[in-house]
Amino acid sequence: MTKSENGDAVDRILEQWARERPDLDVSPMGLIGRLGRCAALLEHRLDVVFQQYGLSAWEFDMLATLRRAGAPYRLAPTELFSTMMVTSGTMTHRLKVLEGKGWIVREACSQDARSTLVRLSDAGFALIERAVEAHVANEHAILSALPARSVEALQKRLAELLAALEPENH
Amino acid sequence: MTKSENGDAVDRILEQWARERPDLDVSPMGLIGRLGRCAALLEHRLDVVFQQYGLSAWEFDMLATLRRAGAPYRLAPTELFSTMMVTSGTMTHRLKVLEGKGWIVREACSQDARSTLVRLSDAGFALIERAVEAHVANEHAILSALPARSVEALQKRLAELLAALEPENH
DNA sequence: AAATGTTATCTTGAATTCAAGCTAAATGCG
DNA sequence: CGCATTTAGCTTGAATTCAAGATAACATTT
Repeated sequence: MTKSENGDAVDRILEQWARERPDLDVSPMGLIGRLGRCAALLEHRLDVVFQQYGLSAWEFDMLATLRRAGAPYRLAPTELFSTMMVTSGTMTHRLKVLEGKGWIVREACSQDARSTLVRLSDAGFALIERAVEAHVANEHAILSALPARSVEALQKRLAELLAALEPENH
Repeated sequence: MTKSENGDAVDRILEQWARERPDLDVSPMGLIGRLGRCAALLEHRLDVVFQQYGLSAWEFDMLATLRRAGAPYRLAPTELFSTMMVTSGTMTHRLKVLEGKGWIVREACSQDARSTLVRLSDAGFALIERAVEAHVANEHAILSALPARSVEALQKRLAELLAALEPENH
C-alpha cells in the first residue's frame, strides 16, 4: 500500500508540497485544508434536506433566524444582515425573494419610519417548523458516523478555534 | 453587543432554539455551526494575504494546484476542476481570466486533440512561488493563537470527520 | 467504415453575492 | 430651530458560480 492511497485528498496535497517545496513547513494546511473541505462537504449534505422542503440554504437560514427569535417572529433587516454576515444589498434581494414566495411579510416600524420590519408569515412559520425538524435529524444522522466521544472532542476544539478567530478577539 | 456573556455566536443560537423548540436536540448545530463559521472566518483571513499578491482565493488555488503538480507544471482542465470541486463551466471562466493575466498558457495536447492543457507561465510560476511562502506563514500565524496540542488534536479530529464525509465513503 | 456511446471542453443564462454609492429618516449640537 | 452626522435600507453594476446543453474528438462495437 502506498501512502497516497491511505490518506485523504488533503494528505495528497501535503505530499505534493513536501516534494516540491521541502523548505516550507506546510503542516497548517492539514488543519485548514481539512476544515475547508469538511465545511464544503457538510454544506452539500445539508442542502439535500433543504431541497426536500423547497428551500435553499440561505432561505432556510433566513426563516430559521426569524423563527428562533421567538414571537412575534419579527426582526429589522439590519439585525438580520448583521447576524448573518451578509451585506445590506444581499439582504434586500433575499427579502424580495422571500416576500414573493409568501414566507415573510413586511411591516412599517412604529418607532423608526426608516425601517420596515420583517415578519414570518403563517406559511413561513409552518414551513420552517417542519424543515428545522428534518434539518436537525439530518445533522444527527451525519454525525452518527463518528463515535460520540469524537464528536464531543471536535466540538470543544472548534469552540477554541472559533474563539481565536472571532473578529473582536484580534 | 457581541462581546457580552460567556459563549460565542453559536451558543446564542443554541440558546434560542432551546427556548423556542425544547423538543429538539439541536446539539449537532454546535459542531456544524462552529465549523461553518470557522471556515468563513479563516477564508477571510487567508484572503488578506492573497490580496497582497494581487490574487483572489481561487486564483491562488489554481496557481498552487499547477505549481505543486511539479514540472512541467501542466495539467488538463478536467484534472483541475475535478480536484478543485468546481464545474467545467467555472473552469473555463477561470482559465480565461488567468490566461488574460498572463499567469498560464494553453497548449494543445498531443495525445488528445479535445484537450488543451494548462501550464504555468514563468510569470505565474514566479508569483505563486512567492505567494505560497506568504500564505504558509500566514497560516502559521493564525494557528499560533492556539496551543500546539490543541492544533494537533483538532487536526486529528477533522481528519476523522473528513473521512466520514468524503463522497466515496457513503 | 459506420453507428453508437463516452469524454473533454465550452457556451449560455440564471442565481447569488458584494462593494460602492444613493435616499430618507433620525439624532446631536450649537 | 438649522445644519451636520449617523443610521436604515435600497439600487446598481460587476464578479463568481452552477446547471443544462452544445460541440468536437475519441473509443467501441457492429
